[in-house]
Amino acid sequence: MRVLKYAILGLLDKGELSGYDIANQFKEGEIGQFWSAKHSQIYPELKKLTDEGLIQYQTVIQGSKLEKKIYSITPDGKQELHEWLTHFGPIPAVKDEFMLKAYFVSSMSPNEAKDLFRDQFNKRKEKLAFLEKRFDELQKKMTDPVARSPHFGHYLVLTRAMEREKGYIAWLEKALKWLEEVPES
Amino acid sequence: MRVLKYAILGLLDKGELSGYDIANQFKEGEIGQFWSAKHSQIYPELKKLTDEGLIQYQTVIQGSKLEKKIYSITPDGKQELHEWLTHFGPIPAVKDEFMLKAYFVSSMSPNEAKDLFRDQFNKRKEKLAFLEKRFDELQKKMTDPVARSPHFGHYLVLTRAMEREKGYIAWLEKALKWLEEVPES
DNA sequence: TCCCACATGTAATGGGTTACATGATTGA
DNA sequence: TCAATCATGTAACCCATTACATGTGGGA
Repeated sequence: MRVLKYAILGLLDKGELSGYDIANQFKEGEIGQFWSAKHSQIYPELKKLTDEGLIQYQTVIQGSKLEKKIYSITPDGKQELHEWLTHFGPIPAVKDEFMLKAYFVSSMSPNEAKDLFRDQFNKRKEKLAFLEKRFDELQKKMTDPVARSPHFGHYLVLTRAMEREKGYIAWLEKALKWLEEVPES
Repeated sequence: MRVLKYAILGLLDKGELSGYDIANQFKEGEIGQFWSAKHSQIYPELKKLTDEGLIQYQTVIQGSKLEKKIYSITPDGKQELHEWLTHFGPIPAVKDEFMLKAYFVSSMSPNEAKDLFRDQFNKRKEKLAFLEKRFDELQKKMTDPVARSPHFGHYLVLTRAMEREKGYIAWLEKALKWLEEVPES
């Protein structure tokens, strides 16, 4: 599927970036909750996309020697991005290691299961708190008609990420309640 | 992380299975919503786990010639499974191609975005209906103290899968509402 | 001066999918 | 007899992570 290709095209369609910048977008940036890649995957991909004529770069000197490549998207790149964006794909099978453990709950003792679920609950709560802090900051920057804001994309992924965590947390609470019904506490 | 290893150990801890059976569990079975693997990955892994002494098999003749390997978990296998189950791991970064497209919403026209979101909405609704049918069947087989049922693991993953889809659907509805606020319909 | 962030690349390895390959069994 | 399912394996390839490798810039 070469999704990284489209992730890079999409980022560059928002503005010019270096490979280092792209790596940071995935690491700490807005889209990090739903896609990421290490620099060791990004640099070869940038080279490939350049060879394919979908992006281009200009070398910029930082300070006195350090060379930096600033990439931008080409018309061909925009077209391929657009084709991917408007193509309807199937719902992919998402893997979740914690749910695999949950499925094997009967291979644990009730107390072990409770500990495992409580740990997951705490971690999800923490993550939600982090996302909510981000969301507060974002809301300050946004005015009313959400979909017209230049931050609409960020708004979409942040609201989705928060609700994903909320749903997980609500389910974990229910699961813990079911587990409490069994004694051996 | 070798998660497939533990997925196989966990399945075999529930009962003896052939490689073919394991492939089917992932394809159509109860855990398919949260983990899967193709037979081309399963057979080499079974061999490896056998070499490591974590599982064993007996050959059974099906019909008159067809050989089938029935695998079971060993005490060493049970111990490794238990260590994995009770170990607290970090929340992994889950990738979601649709959310990547959502982040790039400003690279689409409002109408294209609406079409994309409506398609996702329909597909998620369909998937939820499928899961709910499964859930109805499961509930018939279950009696009250949920956590004591031999189907508790199945119950956990099904309820989680349903709520995951419900959460996605609710967010898609909101996103579509935001998109409707922009004209060009 | 020393550390951290900036900046770019390659190599080795692991996990996973698609394709290649073969054969038996069962029921319509 | 024909098709679908049962049953097991290997090979080639792709995607992704970890580790290896190097050097500059800026601020304390």
